[in-house]
Amino acid sequence: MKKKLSLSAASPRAKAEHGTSLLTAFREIRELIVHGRLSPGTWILEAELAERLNMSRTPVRGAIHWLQREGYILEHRNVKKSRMIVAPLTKEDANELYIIIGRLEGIAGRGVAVLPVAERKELCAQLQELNDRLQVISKDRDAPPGEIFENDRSFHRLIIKYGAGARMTTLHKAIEPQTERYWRLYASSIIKDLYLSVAEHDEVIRGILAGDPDRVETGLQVNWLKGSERLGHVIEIFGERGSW
Amino acid sequence: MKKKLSLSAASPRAKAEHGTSLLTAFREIRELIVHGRLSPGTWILEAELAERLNMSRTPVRGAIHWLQREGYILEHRNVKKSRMIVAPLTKEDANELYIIIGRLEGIAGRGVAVLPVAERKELCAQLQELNDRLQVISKDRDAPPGEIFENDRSFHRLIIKYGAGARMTTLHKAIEPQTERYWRLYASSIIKDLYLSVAEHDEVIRGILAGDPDRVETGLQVNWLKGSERLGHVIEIFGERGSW
DNA sequence: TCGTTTTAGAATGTATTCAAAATAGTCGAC
DNA sequence: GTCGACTATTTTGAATACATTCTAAAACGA
Repeated sequence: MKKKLSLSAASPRAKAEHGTSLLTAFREIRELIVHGRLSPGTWILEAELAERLNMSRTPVRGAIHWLQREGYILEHRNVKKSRMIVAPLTKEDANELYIIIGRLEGIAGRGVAVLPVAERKELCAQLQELNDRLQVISKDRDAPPGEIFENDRSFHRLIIKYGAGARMTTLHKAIEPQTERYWRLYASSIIKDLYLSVAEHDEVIRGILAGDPDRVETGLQVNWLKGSERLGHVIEIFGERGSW
Repeated sequence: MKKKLSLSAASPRAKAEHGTSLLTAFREIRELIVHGRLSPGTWILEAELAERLNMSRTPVRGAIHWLQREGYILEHRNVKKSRMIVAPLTKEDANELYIIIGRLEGIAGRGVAVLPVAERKELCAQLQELNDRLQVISKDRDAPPGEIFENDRSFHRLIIKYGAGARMTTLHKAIEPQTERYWRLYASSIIKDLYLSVAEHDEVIRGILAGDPDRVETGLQVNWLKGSERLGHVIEIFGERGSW
């Protein structure tokens, strides 16, 4: 069915630079998953991906384990062998994911709330600018979904950058990107609720300016919780993807 | 310096069972790190570990990446190559770690607080039993530290088991074990404050029985926060390990 | 025709080999 | 004597080769 010989004959193996294959594989495969090119629930074949990415199984294998640890891939393990599948997208998982991120960012939120006033003002200026942009976009029916997502993401990443320590930053970088899968699948429907998120962001900014850790933490938790609820409605309507 | 030939000559390579090397490597190396056999800050050499564990570099390599993702190993990366070092133990890191776990367990705490009464009672009976045992141990000067740690751990893991979803459970399993490094290093000094933790656990149990999510979440957060503070004092006194 | 057993193929796990890059050490020039 | 460049060794990254196990299909028997 699949011509085995094509590999040695057709692909000269471009050899990117050396030392970049693992990272490349990780990014590429994650991209495939996020964009739905690898459907939720799909079985993952190392050899197939290796051929697709034009590299050997070794870095692909590493990337798969990495993606597994970050939640993009699940392990269906028998006694010794393990089959990997693309993690399904479910309402429960989305809810859990959003709650977790809300709590984590809440911690960073406490961090920024106790920064010196000067830094807080500087940060809030940037946050405000991002949120203003979101406000504008929210009134534009034809706004590109990608820009909205990146904008919202920047808002939250700024808070991490200013308020989180090394460990939190690492953890956040591992978990937060997973929201993109849900976002992309249900993007069009989420947009119309965008103004709600803008208001929640405003509350966070005010909390930071007031230097109130509890208010900031709560504000961020609420933002993600409400987001989870909005997303949940959409998933219920459209049905879950990845239970196939 | 290091005899290269010894590998093929001396080690018959026991070959555990096949398909178990990666997991074995992960566990063994983590054990080495947790028990301080690999000191914080030490450079990690794949070949050395492979020889030590009597396997090839391949599973060792996988295990190292895994441990890196879980925070036991850090990457000291130049442009392209990456040197791995055992993660140092610092006051700041401990604080961050404990706060994070507190927030995560808090979520699970909300979960158990809304379980049906029957399950809550069943759970609380088990929790109470564990905490009673801790209470007894806390009055025993010569109590084995290992038992205390395992007992405390069981308490928290029970809450996760009953109140957390799949994603939370995975995340908790990845993060919580890292507390053991701090615990082991400063165990003797922490024990004398154990009665405080027992009281905090009691508050959690009462919150669960009352079916009050906020109370349970706060209780767990406080337990970890106070633990972080207690640990911080000890670290300050003894000095940080791993800045060598 | 259905069930069981055996065998062939496919996919994962591990070892080994090969390549590239960084670091350390040495030699030479100023 | 010191600084810099070049070389050699060490170590990581990737590819390929090999072993094992799981799956599934086919054949044989009831």
